[in-house]
Amino acid sequence: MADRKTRRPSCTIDVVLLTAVGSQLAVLLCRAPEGREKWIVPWDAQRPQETMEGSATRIAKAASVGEPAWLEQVGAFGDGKRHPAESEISVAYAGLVPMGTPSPVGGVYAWFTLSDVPQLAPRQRLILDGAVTMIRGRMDQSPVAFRLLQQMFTLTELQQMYELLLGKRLHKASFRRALQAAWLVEPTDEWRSEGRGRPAQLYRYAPRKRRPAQRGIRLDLLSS
Amino acid sequence: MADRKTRRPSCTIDVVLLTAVGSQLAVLLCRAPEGREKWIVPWDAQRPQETMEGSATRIAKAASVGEPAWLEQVGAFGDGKRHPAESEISVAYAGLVPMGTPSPVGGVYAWFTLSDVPQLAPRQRLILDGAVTMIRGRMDQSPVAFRLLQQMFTLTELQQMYELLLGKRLHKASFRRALQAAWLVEPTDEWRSEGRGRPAQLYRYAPRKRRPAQRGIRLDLLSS
DNA sequence: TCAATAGTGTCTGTTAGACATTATGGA
DNA sequence: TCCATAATGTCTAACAGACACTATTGA
Repeated sequence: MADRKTRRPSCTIDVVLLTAVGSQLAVLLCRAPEGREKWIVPWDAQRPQETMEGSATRIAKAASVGEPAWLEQVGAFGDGKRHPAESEISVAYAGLVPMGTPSPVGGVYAWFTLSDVPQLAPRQRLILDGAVTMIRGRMDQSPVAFRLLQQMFTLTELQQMYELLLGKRLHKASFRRALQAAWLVEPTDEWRSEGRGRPAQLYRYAPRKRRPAQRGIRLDLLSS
Repeated sequence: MADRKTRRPSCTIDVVLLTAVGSQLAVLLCRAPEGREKWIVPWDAQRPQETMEGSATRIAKAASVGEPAWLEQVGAFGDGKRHPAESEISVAYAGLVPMGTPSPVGGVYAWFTLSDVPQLAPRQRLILDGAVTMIRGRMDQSPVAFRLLQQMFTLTELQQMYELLLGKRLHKASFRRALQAAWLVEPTDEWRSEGRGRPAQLYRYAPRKRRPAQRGIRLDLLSS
């Protein structure tokens, strides 16, 4: 947001950084130095010689949560909805940050769980909702759940992440069977003991090429 | 593309109109009056007081194929890739036109099957690929197949459309069972006789609310 | 009549979900 | 020891895919 004092940009890049906090998704917001709302989704104008994804990466890094583990464009937003930059349109990106990443210091940035998000400019509210919808919808095409976890994780943590994203409980044995069939993870020889109970083996994300065989067409999900 | 003579726009709206021709997808291109490529994806600058989707609808109508039966944003494209308008970015939309819609006359617009698409400006090539990928990926969330068919269709036509979009053969009995379970279509009392063979009953798209029950998580599709 | 296509019934191998059981640590 | 959690084996109902069959038209 370094260009806020320069002329009004025609297009901004807005970055919705998401992580998991407890059993909820959380978004990184930035304290607004001016304007009607107190918090904003981080944004900036695109710089010369910079790709849009490059801008998004830079904005994410400036939020001092490091480079996001995953980044993808959500789309273009505008249509007269108000934005902190008063730009005509905004190109929104969604980024994932592994849970447990140290919170940014200084109080300029802060994580808000989705149920606690303060009022935002209308366009940024749409952008946030669009980013969350996209993340939830991309789960079965991209390793979204894995990008929200640390590099090593227990299968219970992975299942809880899927439950968080899907918004429903999953069956443990079925989940693990599906995981085995999909060749997505490999066990490490480390274990983690969490309070009482048997320690859990740690796994890492290691997708393998598979036969493209799969059963069925799923028309179920279609009626929306 | 009425604004081509005005100042270079910072942002264009590009519209990828798709239909089915035989057993292939086809895209509507416009003859280019100038520039390196002979054909372009229809585009124009956004007009004042117009939403982006409004612009896309207008551009589609100008291509004289009527209002598309379905329209959705693909995303923003730019990143220095060349575009007929030399604009910084383009917001791309994908639209579906029912197959059998009379071809636009005059020779300015023409349908090209995906395997016969001529050379396009690099950004427009990316836009086209992105639109096709999005359509194929949205099949199970939007009634994409139905928007490519006339309002009334036979189940064989519907199955062929799914096969076209999925790029693989489907099993007839299973397809119909899945269709019945999904409550997506309802029979009309009309029949259509096509050459020899028993006439087929015509159906229409009529989604019904269903129980949210469905089996399984499909991690299969995940390994990319 | 034959050929061609529409539409349906039945069987079978696979698998999601349920349940039970074992394994292994902490209190 | 008891309890809590991890991990796995077994059973069953549901379903995808295969096959066969009937139905109905045109040639």
